[in-house]
Amino acid sequence: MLTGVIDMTLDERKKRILESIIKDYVETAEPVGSRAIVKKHNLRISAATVRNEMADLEDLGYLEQPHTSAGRIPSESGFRYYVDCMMERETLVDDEVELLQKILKDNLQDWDEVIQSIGSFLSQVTRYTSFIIVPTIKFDEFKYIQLVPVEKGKAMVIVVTDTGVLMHRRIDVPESVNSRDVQSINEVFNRLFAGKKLTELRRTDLQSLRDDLKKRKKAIDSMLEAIDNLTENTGEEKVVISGILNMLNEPEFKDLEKLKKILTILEADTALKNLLPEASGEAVDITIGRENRLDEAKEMSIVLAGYKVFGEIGRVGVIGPVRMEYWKAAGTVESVRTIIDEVLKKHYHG
Amino acid sequence: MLTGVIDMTLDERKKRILESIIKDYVETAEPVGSRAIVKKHNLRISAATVRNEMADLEDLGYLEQPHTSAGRIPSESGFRYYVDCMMERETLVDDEVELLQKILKDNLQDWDEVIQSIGSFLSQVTRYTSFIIVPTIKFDEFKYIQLVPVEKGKAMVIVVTDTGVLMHRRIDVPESVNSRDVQSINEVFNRLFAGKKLTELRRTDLQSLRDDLKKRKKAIDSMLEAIDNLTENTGEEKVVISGILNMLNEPEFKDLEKLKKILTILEADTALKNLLPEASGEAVDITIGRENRLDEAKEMSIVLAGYKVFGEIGRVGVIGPVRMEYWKAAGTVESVRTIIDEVLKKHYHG
DNA sequence: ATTAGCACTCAATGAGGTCGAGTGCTAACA
DNA sequence: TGTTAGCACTCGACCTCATTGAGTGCTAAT
Repeated sequence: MLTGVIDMTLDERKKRILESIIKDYVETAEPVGSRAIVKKHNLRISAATVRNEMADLEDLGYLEQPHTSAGRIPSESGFRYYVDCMMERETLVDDEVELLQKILKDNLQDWDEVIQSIGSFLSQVTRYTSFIIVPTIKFDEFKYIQLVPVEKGKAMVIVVTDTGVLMHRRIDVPESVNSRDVQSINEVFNRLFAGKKLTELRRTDLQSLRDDLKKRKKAIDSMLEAIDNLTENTGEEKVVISGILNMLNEPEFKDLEKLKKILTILEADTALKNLLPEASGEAVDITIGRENRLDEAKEMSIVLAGYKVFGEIGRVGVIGPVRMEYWKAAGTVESVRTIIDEVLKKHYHG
Repeated sequence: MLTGVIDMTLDERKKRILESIIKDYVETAEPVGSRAIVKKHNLRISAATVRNEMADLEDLGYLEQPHTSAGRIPSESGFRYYVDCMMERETLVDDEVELLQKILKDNLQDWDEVIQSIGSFLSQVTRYTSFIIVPTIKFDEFKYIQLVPVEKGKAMVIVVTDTGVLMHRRIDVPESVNSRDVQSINEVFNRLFAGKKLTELRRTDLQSLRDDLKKRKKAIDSMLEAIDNLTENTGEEKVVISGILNMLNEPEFKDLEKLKKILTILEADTALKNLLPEASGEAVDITIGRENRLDEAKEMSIVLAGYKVFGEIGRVGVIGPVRMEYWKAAGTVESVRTIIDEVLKKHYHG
């Protein structure tokens, strides 16, 4: 029976025992027995005492027993309690920080590379599967627009925004359009759009533009369509996943059916985006097992943080089994987020 | 005993039996017994006769027995014989062809999208894992070079080649460089490079260029470095893989260790490129089991064909278990290759 | 050459039996 | 009152052994 009063704060000994069980279980993936604990963590009490405490912890819902004659494993509430009330994050060591910073600096010219590198770094350090959601960068202004003829009847529209994003589309142009036409089209477009807000562009009186350049109507139409297309397409967040293989090492996913569920989620960008909680500012957010929205992910845990790019919030984190090294994962994700923010601020915001 | 003479060409009845065994085995993944065959494919002979023939086929090395009291399964030589001497490719039906063509047309503006779509189409139709290797396009000529200032001290170098490839790099420029400088730099670069072969560029007398524009030396150096960088980086073929999940459905990979091996290969671009045979012109190439170079892929089969882009050869195909529907895979890969070639020719070569 | 018949083989399946880690309870102890 | 030793009990893991049945190879008849 309980002591009558339900105490949210556990006494030190219970905490110590809960922690021991969590550490052992996370390491071995096996139920933990009373004797094993006393030995390994050399607590100065007997196994019988531990058993009593364990019974209490079970009543509180922090532990559970797979079957009568097995040891205890932490319940999801157990992990939750640990994460909320006891855990200390294990941030990256200096070497790792340096390594990451170096990786980033080496790839700074190419934004895609940066993301990839961070992802694979994160998954390597944590040994879980990492994900990075790159937010839609809602650029405000066109910086630069250019039509480049590529071959007969084909051209490429290049748009650069003030946030340094480059987009392109191939379009068809009438073969009659010559290089002088192209040049004047470019001039017109740049004069018209450069520095304009996206929202303004949408209201731009396209009609007048068409009238203005009736002769090259066809080419201009294509170009406008392409630009429209480009600006629409930025609606999609990009998802980068790394270290899926790490999943296979977790004993909880030796069951092919479970594995398939997980991989299915990871393969479908939309499902994953749906699963991940919103990044709420700075904090590292931890979602444990059944706390997850998707049924298919009820046996997974997610550790995630938000980072800022050009005013938008992106998400970065890891996903793994409920039996996760939360201390390491949370610390690493936090460090990585900080470093991303720093690097971005320094190199992309001027 | 054999008939004495070793005949490479099997008689009709043996062929029929071999084929039946292959079809059944591919479908069920279970050893096939003599009775089952007679029934299912209603051959007009008795099980005992089939048994005799099967014994012969085993002596020839085309069948093997997991253990005495099991049925037979095709050996790798068996599959090889079937593929070489008997198989008829099952090409895409019209609906599928149309679907693919539609998918391609919808995504034509973006080369990356095209590749992705083809990959996922291929893996969906075959139910195996598909791969596409996009070759290095060794562009010959610079079409267009542009330096676009993005924010203070930062700019973007954009290069378009005559093959319609767009590349970019972010670079640092001294803050003193103003928009007039940028314009004149652009003019110089375009005058100098446009239409130049890559090889020529490397020999271009950069010294004179520098002298010419001493004042903007810093910016120009950065730009040259970026361009150099870009042209070097094209050394990497791109690898796109799709439908990895299909692997999980194959009973031969229910063993986690095997699965891990395969996924490891698929995750490492270099390993995969190494594994895949060179695409030899037009033909569909089939590699069965131990014919593969990598030890880790001795239980896999690969069906692959080459396609041409701008004179370079790319590779497209599927990878799956030795127990593969070669007829379907080969036919599909062939169809897809043809369609890629057509679409590329029509839309990218002018 | 083909086939029916039959003895033989061997993986798969399931039923007992043993083992041991781990528990819960009770009674003794500080 | 909290802690501990002792002990009976539980139950999954593992081993063994017998049964089953699909499938074979061989032999003798057609």
